Amino acid sequence: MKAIRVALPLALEPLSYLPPLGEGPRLGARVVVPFRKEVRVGLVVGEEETPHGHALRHAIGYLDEGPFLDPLGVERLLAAARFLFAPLGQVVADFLPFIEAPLCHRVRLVPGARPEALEAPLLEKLRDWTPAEALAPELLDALREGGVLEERVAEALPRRPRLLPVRPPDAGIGPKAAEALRVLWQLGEAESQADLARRAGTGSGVVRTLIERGYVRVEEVPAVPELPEPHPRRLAPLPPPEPPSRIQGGRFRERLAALKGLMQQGPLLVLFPEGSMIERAWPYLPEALPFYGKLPALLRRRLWQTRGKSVLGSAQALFFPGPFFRVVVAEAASDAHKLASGTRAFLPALVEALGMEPLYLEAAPSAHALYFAEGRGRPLFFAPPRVRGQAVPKAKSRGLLAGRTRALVQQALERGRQVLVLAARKGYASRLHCASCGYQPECPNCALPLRYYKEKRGGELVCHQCGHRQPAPPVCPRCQSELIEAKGPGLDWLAESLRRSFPETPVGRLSGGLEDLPEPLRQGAPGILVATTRVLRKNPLKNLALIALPWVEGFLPESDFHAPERFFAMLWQLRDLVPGKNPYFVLEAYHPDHPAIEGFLKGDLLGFPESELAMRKALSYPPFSRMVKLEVSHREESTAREAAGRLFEALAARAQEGELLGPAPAPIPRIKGRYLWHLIVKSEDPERLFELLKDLPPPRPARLKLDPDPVGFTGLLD
DNA sequence: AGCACGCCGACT
DNA sequence: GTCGGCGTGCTC
Repeated sequence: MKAIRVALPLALEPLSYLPPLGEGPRLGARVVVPFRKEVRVGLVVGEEETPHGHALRHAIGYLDEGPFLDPLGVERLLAAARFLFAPLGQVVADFLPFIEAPLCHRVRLVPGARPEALEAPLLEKLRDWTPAEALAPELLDALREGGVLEERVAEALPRRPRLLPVRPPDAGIGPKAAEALRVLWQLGEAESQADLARRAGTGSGVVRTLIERGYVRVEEVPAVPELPEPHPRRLAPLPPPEPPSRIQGGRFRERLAALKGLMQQGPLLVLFPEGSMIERAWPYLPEALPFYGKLPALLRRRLWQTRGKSVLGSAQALFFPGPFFRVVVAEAASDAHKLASGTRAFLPALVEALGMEPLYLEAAPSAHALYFAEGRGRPLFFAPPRVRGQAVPKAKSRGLLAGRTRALVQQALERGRQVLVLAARKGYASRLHCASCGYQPECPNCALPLRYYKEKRGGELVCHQCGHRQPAPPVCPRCQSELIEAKGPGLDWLAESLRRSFPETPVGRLSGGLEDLPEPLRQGAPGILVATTRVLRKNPLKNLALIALPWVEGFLPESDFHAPERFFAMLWQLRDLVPGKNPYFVLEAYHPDHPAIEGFLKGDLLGFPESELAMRKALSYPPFSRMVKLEVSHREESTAREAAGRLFEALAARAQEGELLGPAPAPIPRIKGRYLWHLIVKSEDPERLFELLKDLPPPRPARLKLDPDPVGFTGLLD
């Protein structure tokens, strides 16, 4: 007898079940299984021979006739779990959360069964098919284990009521009801009582009367969500002479035109870092399907059945059943490709590891694309758009904005144009600092300076890591000095300063979670918008003339070796923010000769990414090697340190020179009350990494977390 | 992951 | 004496 291996969307390896009664294995199908006294939806990822170490339970039923995930998809799922050092279920939870559906689950007793645990009324009821919700889960499970239960499952479709007219108006009803009924006859149907009442301009009581007296019938119909209509925009396809290895440079529309040309040769799977980019691209490519987390899960399951169309998707589309002509990774330098949930991977690296040989589509080349696309065909390279701007050296002692910057802002406003000031931080300031004794308020749970929000209730300190809040002290709590001051200008501080400098001008603010946009700014009137990088997703400025970055280093934290190329890519995306506008840039930096700044201002797209790649080669950083970060954490500092030490010993016994780095306290040594220590395992050969990390002893009592594509770790390397 | 179990310290 | 925090083990 065959058993099936079922991956549930939980951080677990697949579990074994017997196939549903009377069925065989169906690889790739969704299956409903009993799991801890309840039922869950999983994915069949393999089969095996029984007997097994312990008694297996039967799966309850399949949700799909054919495979939900094709055999290639299943194979890639397994490969992904291996690449990510994650349990297979974790990968299912992260990439395929929409396999879980509301269920229509009915049960009845096997004819003739008379289990003693059941009281007479229930026994009687269960002779016929009964909704499973009518029984307590424990009881259901006991009956299931007793072998006296038959079960049927199917995906439940949400239903909505539909109102249909039955009889024409007659003398039996009043004038208002007659009018409402006439409206319904005219419409043919209505969505609900309230809907009909609204359309007929009556109260809903009138409608209820119509139903009660049998003039109107209510029935339930399946409510199927539909894709909203795109508002198509004209875009002439640009057929590339041959499928290129990367499409870079130029304007957003030029890159999309090349994509459209490719789409005419065959369906593409395009993986974007964020939903907002999908929403921006779709109108130009309405022949493709969008597929991302914002769409209802039911709609995603329906779209999943589509074949032969191009897909504009997020990471959730990674396993979309093909075949596709090409797979495309958009904006590989974006940190939004870093998956936030359990698996924590960098999507472009995963796509490469799965052997999908993607085509890269980027405003500015990323080191990653330069490395991986090498030798796969000629790049399609658009001329970079012309860049205007200057770098301004930032003096430590000076104010928030250089005089130069203020003068340029003034000029732009005088010409009736709009200004974007890009803030590196949200809130008022990155920290408070006592000029007298050097004290800085830190989060009590995390080893991090608290962010300062000035506007909130007379000043508030907030931890961006754990959410801790406390009032801001008016004087230094350590030395009582009044010299406690803000450092590291954030969005609110910049806005405050600009409002003082330009009192007549509307100043708006935009960040994740804050949208304060004066109406004139929306209308295109002269004004200033202070924004975080959020503006790349949603830009309200139509009349943009100047982009100022008053603190470039705020975008370049040293612990993150991806930061410079991300910053470089961001500059090019800012350059392309408003179609048809060529804004002037002022870049204020302590190091205005930073190669990313110089390359950008010279209009050189390739030089900086190439130098980044050379630097990574010299340091043997990714993509020239693979690194896995091991994070050991515990509430007690010494316990965490000792556990990290033991883990190091265990690894050192296997590792060779240069393969193991650490242990070192994490760049943020304490988060949410837990002390964190990092180790890095590094190798040019992914198989070697797998060997090193196989069957690691758990560092009890500390917790271990693996990050398959670490970003911040420099502290370990010096 | 989520849940039960068992251990130890803190209090009505 | 019991409540509840946390560490540990298990899920077919």
